[in-house]
Amino acid sequence: MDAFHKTISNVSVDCVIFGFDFEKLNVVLVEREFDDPVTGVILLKDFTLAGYHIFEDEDLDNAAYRILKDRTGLENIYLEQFATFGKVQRVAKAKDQLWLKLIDQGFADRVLTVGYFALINSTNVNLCSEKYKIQWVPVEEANGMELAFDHNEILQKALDTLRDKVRTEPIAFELLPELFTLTQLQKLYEAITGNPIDKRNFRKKKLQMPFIVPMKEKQEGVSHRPARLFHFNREIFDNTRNERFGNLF
Amino acid sequence: MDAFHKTISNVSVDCVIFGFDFEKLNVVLVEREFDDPVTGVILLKDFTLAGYHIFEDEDLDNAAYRILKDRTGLENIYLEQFATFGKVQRVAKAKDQLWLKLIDQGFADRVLTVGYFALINSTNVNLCSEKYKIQWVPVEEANGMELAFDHNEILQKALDTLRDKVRTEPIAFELLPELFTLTQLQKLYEAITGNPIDKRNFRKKKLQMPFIVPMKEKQEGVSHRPARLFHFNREIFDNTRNERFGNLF
DNA sequence: TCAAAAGTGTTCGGCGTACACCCATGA
DNA sequence: TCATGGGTGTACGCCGAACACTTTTGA
Repeated sequence: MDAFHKTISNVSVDCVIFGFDFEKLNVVLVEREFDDPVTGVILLKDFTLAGYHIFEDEDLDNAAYRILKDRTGLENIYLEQFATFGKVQRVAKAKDQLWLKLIDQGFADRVLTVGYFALINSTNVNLCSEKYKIQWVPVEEANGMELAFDHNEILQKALDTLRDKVRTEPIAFELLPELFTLTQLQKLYEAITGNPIDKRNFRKKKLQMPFIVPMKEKQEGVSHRPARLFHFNREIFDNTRNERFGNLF
Repeated sequence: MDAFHKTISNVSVDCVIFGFDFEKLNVVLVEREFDDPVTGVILLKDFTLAGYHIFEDEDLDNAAYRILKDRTGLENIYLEQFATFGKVQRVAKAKDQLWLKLIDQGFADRVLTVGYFALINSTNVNLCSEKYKIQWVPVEEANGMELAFDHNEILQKALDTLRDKVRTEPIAFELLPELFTLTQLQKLYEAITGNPIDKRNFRKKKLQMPFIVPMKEKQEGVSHRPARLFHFNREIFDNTRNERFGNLF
């Protein structure tokens, strides 16, 4: 992967990269395919999360940032560790063993992986990579696929963590552009939690929050009444943290 | 440590073992001491969390259970992974390097550790161990000590996680005996959160919770009016989970 | 003028909070 | 009889929940 760094063979990082397209929550999956070099027959084809082994001289968090940048080209995005997966048999399925043998990169038979989730404020990111076939997949759909290794379990845990955390920490804004409408924010909370929210109550509550700042700008290019745009002011949020209790939505 | 298992040199588990003595929250610390074999001078003396390297043929969670049992003799106690610590320099302090050299067990220079916290329902556990000098230390006190490696950071993170989790999950009961008084439960919540709670409101709310079941028994051996004892019924808790919102206290 | 989403207020019930005194027991 | 913690009720304010119609814009 990188000629100047030695990888650690038994520890990896997997990033669950979430994005929101104003409709539903999506996750980045990487295609894993191996064809028979002679016959061209597909020996293996499925999907994995964005992961790789860590380097000997790199902090764990930095490994996650590196992988994220390597796959999406993005830097400075929200990233948080949520769990570590260490069952002895977690890479022991037949197809996973086959894969490890095929790529032949000297990884250990037993690998622990540390899960991180990332929140990206656009699904318009250019996911083309020379090395990887990457795509956005609706989370619901990804849950129905049989992913590589224990990546279904990792995805589920990431989702659970996101759902929990979004109640008390202002991380939802990481999934939206700088300026957003209240309806977009509402749709986002609905997509994450899976529950509908009453529009009037939602707006009433948001408008009372001093860190959700109304802008002069309005939506453009829509074929209906354009909505007012809002901005999340982190400074105000941090300064009023102690006055707040309860949920953020 | 165990002649029949090979350890993994670059991955360990550290357990933050919490206990409650009806007054304050305590944590198990293990003394780390090394004297000069010739002069008897103390070269190093401080404290660590309960940790050890994982075995090659053991699931990560099982490593935590093993360490817990090895140090306290207890099984079937509440244990939960909360974070993984993977900075390159996390074992690089001079005294830690000295220690690693002195014990000479072939551990790697760079070790990742997975943090677990355990909740024990009594501080009367026999902490005597042939191998280790172990003791309960008030959490507040432990925070003021300079622990080994990055164990202060690990302890802090464990505390933060406990404080968070105790609001929504019924884990507080893991720190109390089978039968407990409401005052004990209140003191526990106060010890964990650091905030005082109004007695009447607390009781009113608890008595409404169907899974906090009043028993016939009363406290014995106290020199004042004996309190009624209660019991946490997990089955009722699980069955009514969906009807509940808000905090557990 | 139509379609599509934006935007807006009131009522009600329940929950959290504040607060002070009598009770039961063992010493 | 005294000391110690056990045990109890009310009033008020706020917040969350339910609920339907008008407005603005582009097509």
